[in-house]
Amino acid sequence: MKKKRPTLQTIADQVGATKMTVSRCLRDPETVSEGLRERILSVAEQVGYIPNRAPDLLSRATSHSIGVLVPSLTNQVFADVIVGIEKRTEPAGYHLMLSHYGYSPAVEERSLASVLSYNVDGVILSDHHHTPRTLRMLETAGIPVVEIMDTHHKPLQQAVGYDNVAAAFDMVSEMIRHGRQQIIYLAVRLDERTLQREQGYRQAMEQHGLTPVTLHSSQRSSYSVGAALLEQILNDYPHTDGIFCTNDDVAVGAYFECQRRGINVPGQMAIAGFHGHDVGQAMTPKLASVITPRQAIGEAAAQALLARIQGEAVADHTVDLGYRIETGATL
Amino acid sequence: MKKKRPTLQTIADQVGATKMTVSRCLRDPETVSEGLRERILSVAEQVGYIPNRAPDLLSRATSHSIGVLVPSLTNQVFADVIVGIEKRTEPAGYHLMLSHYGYSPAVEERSLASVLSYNVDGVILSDHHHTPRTLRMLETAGIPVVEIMDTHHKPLQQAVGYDNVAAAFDMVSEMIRHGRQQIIYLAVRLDERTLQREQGYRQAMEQHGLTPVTLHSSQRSSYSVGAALLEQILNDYPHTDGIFCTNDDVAVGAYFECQRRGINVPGQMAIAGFHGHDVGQAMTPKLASVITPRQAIGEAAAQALLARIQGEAVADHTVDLGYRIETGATL
DNA sequence: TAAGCAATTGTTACCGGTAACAGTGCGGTA
DNA sequence: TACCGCACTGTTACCGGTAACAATTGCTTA
Repeated sequence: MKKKRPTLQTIADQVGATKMTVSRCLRDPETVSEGLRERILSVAEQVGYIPNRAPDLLSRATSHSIGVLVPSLTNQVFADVIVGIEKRTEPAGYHLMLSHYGYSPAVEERSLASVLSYNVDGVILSDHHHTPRTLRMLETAGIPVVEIMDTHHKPLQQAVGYDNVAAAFDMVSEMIRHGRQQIIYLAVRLDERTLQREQGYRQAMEQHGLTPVTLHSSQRSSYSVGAALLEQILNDYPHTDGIFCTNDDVAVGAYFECQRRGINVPGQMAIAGFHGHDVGQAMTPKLASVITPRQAIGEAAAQALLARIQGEAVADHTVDLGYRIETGATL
Repeated sequence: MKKKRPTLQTIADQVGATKMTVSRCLRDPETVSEGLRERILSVAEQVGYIPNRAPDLLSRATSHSIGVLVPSLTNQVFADVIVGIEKRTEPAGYHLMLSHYGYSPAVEERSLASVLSYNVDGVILSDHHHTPRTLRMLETAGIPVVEIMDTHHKPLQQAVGYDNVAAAFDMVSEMIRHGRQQIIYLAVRLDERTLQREQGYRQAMEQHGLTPVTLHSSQRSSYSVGAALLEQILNDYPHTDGIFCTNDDVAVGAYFECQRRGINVPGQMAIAGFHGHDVGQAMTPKLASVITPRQAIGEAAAQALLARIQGEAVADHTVDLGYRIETGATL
């Protein structure tokens, strides 16, 4: 009924050779006599032969693919990281198996199992908190692992990122230097990075004898959450003169709300975000933000992973790519 | 040296059974006697057995994975589509093999070959223009294909999306209804959808006896491109009273530039975007935009693909999920 | 002229699950 | 007692490419 997808044997039958010869011809044409080579290549073209990685995957347990687990694909931060990863893997002939786990370690575990079942040659992880089973799977899989985004923990094998605690500390210190006293931290979704930034925020505040206050929203980050949190601040903490937001979405949302209410930024209210996304950097006033090297992180992580897949010894266990404080015009 | 990842045989050896029995036990524990079952499951747990899809992939040429080709991962439109796709595939136990091709048919061809080499069970494509080799590969692969985003072309097998021409026509008509006469279309990167929207724009303009003008930027879409194009308009077409942007990034960027220059929106300049992204909908004034059902498209596409993978006959060849005109406060 | 060698092609086995089929052992029934 | 059937477990073969080795051919060289 439905005709099968052509294999090497299909081609071999048509040219009167064995699949071994065809295999050789497609991989290294020089090793096959000219006449045969031409016939093989033309038949291959004609039947529309598509390479098949399955046997490779089975016999050598190598897939030429790497697994990438990110908490969210709609989060622009990770979209940028992925672009960076691909920039390195694509030229090397490696394919990405992407999975996202919605910030949940349990889902991460499932995603990892799924990715490993395809015999990926290496894995890039985006969080540092893993379930015991996740750790066990990584161990038995025996493949290189690189963790990204955070350099504050001891990595499983290797980490590439920046220091969230230090970045938050620096940004809040900068706000204080600009004369702000009542700075509130706006947190959404309690993932690791949000908590680390809070830690940096607290350190900076306490160092200057100021009282840290954190406002949470359990919702996922969005402009409207930023607006809602700002409203809450105006009601509950009317003396606030600055907000440090866990990301730019919240910061921009809060800024929009200030605009609507005629609150002068930065005159009455300083606003700082995190990651330096396009919106914040394109609007006027330009948003103060911590500029993180997302794409560079992806590139460095992929490069390190590929090196280890290819058996190179790797010296540095943690690569810190730093960050930059953009003071913009909202401090 | 490096110990191998455990297989069914590893477990079988330890409990004194054959791998066949272990295989059965893991898939359907009821079919194995209680004592053996307990031992197998405990050993499997202890050695950290990870399922291996490679043999399946080889012997049944099925991978329980589907290929998804999108032009860009950083484009929020496709991020949303992917979320929709996964909403359906994840519960069905299918894994996504994502690839992006940067709006280039040649890269799409390479990406497709790569994805097909992993024996994906179906493919979701995001564009309608394919290279001849791409078409051939799809044919010889013999797997279900669903094309998304556009319903204006005849699909290879099946399409899910909305009508870009009609959407653009409706939005521009709405702008004209609001009294705009000198409306310019702002296009970036000449992909299919940009061109289709231009077509709808032209139709609306011509129907009202107005002269269509398109401004291109070859750069990839961004806020700053929107700002730059607005500047160009002010210089070259000073009587312009409205702009229809091929997406919200450009529209918001243009809005920011208006703000900077003290141009009243919509008083002096009406602005409309496309896709209804968060920024535009969160800011004040709310951006006029065509709200497209991205996530629903992903879901419907995945559902249709899975149905066909599972051998169901599919009646409708094109599913149009429509769009909504949000007039916002910038017309 | 026979050994020797390079160039080319063929043969076999393997990777790890599982379908299909083949035992094996036990209890129940005629 | 003999036969049947059920519950459980084992055996074999297969998927498609390729490493490792074997075989064949034709030509050169001592």
